[in-house]
Amino acid sequence: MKKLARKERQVELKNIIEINPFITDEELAKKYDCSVQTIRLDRLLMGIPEVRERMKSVARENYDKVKTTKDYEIVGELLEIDLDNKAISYMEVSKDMVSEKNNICRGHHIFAQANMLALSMVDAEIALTGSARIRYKRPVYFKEKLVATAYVAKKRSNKLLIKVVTKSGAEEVFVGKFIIVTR
Amino acid sequence: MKKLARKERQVELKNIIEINPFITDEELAKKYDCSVQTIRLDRLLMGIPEVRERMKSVARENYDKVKTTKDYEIVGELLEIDLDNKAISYMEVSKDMVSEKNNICRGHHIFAQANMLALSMVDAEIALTGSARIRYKRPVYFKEKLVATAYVAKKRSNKLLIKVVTKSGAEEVFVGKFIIVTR
DNA sequence: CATGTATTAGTACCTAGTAACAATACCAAG
DNA sequence: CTTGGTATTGTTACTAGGTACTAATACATG
Repeated sequence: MKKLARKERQVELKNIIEINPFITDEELAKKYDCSVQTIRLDRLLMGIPEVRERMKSVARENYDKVKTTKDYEIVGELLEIDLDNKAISYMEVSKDMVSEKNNICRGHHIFAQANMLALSMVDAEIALTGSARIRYKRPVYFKEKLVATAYVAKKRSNKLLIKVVTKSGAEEVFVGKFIIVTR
Repeated sequence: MKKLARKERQVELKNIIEINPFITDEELAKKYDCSVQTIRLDRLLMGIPEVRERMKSVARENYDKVKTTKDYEIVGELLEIDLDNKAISYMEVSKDMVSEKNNICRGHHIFAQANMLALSMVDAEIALTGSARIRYKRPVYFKEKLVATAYVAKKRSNKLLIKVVTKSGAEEVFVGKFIIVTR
C-alpha cells in the first residue's frame, strides 16, 4: 500500500473502520505503513472511538436487534385474538422495510404481517398458506402504523378462507384473501 | 443479595452472563458479595470467557447477521437478469425463515423472494406491487434451495403482469402472478 | 531561514483482564 | 484439638489496546 496524504488516509480510515469495526490501531498502522500514533491522532481528529468501544456498540446495537428480529417470527404485534373469529395485529413500518430510494415499504412486509395474522387465527398443529389473492391499494411509507384485521370468511374441513384488511389510519392500504390449509 | 454456595453461584453466574454478556467481573463480585477473584475462578472453572471476548462474540455474531439482513433488501441472490424478459433468483431457506415448531418455511419468505424478483425485472423509477395471486404447492423445509424464475407475461402502459415460478430442485413449490405498477 | 503541518517517539496511566502463588476461612473427620 | 480439604481472598507480575500528553523530527512553503 502506497503512502497516502493525511486527508486521503482519514477518509479511507473511516470507510475501513465502518466495514470492519474490529480492526486495531496496530493493524491499521501496518495497512497504511505509518505509526500507530498517526492512526490514533487521525481517529482522535475524526472522533472515531477505540476498537473496544466500537465492538461494544456493534454488540449492543445488535443485541437489541436480535430481540426485535425474534419478534419477527411473529411480524407485527398481536393486539387481539379471538380464534376462528377475528384478530388484529399492529406493525410500524421500520427503516429496513422500506426501499432506500423512495421510502416506500416493500410489499412483502405488508404481506408478511397479513400472512402471519391469518395463520395465527388457526388453531391447528400445522397451518400453512395454500394460496392468496392480494391487492395493494396505495404505497405505504416509512413510519406508517399499520393495523391489520383478519376474520374467517369460510371454513370447511381442512381449509379456511381468511380475509385480511390492513389500514393506515382510516385508509385501507392492503386487502388479502388467504386460504389456509391445516393438518 | 445473600451469600450463595459455590454451585448455586456458578449456575446463577452462567444465567446472568447469558442474559447480560456485558457485565464485568467487578460488577458480578458486587452482585454476589464476593471477591473479584472468586468470580474469575468460577468463570475459569466454567469456561466462560472474559467480558471483552464475550462482547466480541456478540458483536461478530450480529455483525454477520446485519450483513445478511442488508442482503434482505434484495432477498435471494439474483442469478440472471434480462430486463423485460426473464430473471432468476436463488435463495436457501435459512433457520430464521422457518417455524421452530415444524421446520416449515413461512410463506411470506417465499413470497418475498418472488416479489423482489418481479420488481427487479422492471426498469422504472418507481415500481410497486399492485396485486398478486399466489399458490403454494407444497411445504418448503429448512435448507431447501429455492430457484425462482420470473418472466413478463403481459405489458401495457404502466402495468406489467409478471409470472414467477419457484422450484426446489425439479419440483414446483410456488407460483405467483404479480401485477407491478410503475410510475 | 523561519514557520507550520504531519509524523513519530516516548512516558505515565487506564481497564479488564490472565497466570501463578500465598494466605486465610471454615467445616468435618480422626 | 488438630489435621485435611475445599472455598475464598489477596498479592504480584504481566497483557492488550488503548488515552492523554509532551517532545522531537521531517518536510514543504512562503
